[in-house]
Amino acid sequence: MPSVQQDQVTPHGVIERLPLYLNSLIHLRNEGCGTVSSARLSELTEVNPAQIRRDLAHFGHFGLRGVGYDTGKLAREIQQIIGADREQLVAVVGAGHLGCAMVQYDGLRTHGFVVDALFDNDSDKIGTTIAGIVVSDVADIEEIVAQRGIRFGVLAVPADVAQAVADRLCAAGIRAIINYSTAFVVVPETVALHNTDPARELLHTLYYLTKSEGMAGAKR
Amino acid sequence: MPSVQQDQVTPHGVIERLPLYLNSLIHLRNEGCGTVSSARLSELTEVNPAQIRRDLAHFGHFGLRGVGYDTGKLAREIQQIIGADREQLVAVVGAGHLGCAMVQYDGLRTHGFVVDALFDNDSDKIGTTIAGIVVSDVADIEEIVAQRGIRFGVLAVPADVAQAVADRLCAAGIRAIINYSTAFVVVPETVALHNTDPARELLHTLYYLTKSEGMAGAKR
DNA sequence: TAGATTGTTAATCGATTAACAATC
DNA sequence: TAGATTGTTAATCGATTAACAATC
Repeated sequence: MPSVQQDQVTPHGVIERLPLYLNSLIHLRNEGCGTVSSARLSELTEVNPAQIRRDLAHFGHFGLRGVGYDTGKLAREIQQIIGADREQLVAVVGAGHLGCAMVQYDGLRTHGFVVDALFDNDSDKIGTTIAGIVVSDVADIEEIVAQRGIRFGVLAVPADVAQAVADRLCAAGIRAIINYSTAFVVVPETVALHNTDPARELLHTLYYLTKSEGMAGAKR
Repeated sequence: MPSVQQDQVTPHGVIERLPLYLNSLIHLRNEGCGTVSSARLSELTEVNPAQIRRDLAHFGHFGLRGVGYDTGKLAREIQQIIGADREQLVAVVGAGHLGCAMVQYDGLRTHGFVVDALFDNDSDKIGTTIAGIVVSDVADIEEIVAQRGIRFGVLAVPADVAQAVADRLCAAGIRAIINYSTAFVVVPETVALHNTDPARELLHTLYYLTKSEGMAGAKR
């Protein structure tokens, strides 16, 4: 069947910028700012105004010529495009500092992510409550994740157990995994894996720092 | 002197991929793998092999035709390009769960980042030791950061104090700030600011999840 | 209406890829 | 030497931007 899979493939870069716009729009809306122009949004996001308009045009006509965009309305539109217009259940594995930080993080709640389960293998932690969530045994991952229909998993465990935990999450039918460990994790193609290494961001920034300092010493 | 400032501006995308290569190279080296081809590196990083070779060509000739790249040697080369070939001091502000997670995170140490100072405003925490680091008073940020020549700052504080802390770090002469709070922080142009919102990564992944599920149900 | 800002086109720019000669 | 893989070219592809007509 040669039917169109999706009216044009939406460029990857556009998808990466949508959450950026959304953040600014929510920020503006909360500040009581009802409308915003692409020029103003450009200042906040450091994305070219023409590109913002072009990105949004991929999905429809959300602005009003001569006026701009309604912050609340556009925020909701973007949320709908992303799928962030309803609650998304998240399971965090690892009740160490990172895991606890994720559970308490207010930025997740803002975007509809609800940490619904927290797992650990430490019997001292299992059964205790952290930020309103009871810590469950990692042995129960399959059961709990499948039962509650949790779709997002966050790996906040030591590198040496990351793969084993990932396997369990996948077996339980999880759809996406955010890996905060330094381990190389392999998952089936049906599961989206996102590795987020804090060091990578520091290294990235370091390059520009090194370059600018190297040039400061040079003649030009 | 009409010397080359830097032979062409190195594309941003190249810089983003260097840490990715570096991670894989260190991984391979630690596994006892002495050489690697661009084809193999492509499997690990999901970057096209031709692009890997092209990216590296921006900085020199690191491979051996018919053989591949020496993992250890190339890792060191990339570290030198980035500036990660020597220790980089980091100050973490906020000794909550996230701050503690950063201090303990082994991925930073791997890349030469050394958390050298940890600040908090809680008098109960000030003076205590976390993972070998004494918690200092946020009031002493300027003094300590300037004195030790710390160049990287990590904001692991609540959103409402993020800007105030950032101002202090900038006043102390910090060169780069990684912002983990949900606050919109403004810094002078001389300081590199990197916002890392965990929600953004989740939202990004959510889009593809939503799309694939929407298509599974739809006729086309 | 006059001013402002979107949606969209057309031009530019840069990144990606395939292919292959160079060479280990 | 034969096989393998780099470094690099040339072609493609896609993203970015400037500009402007449409229109609120």
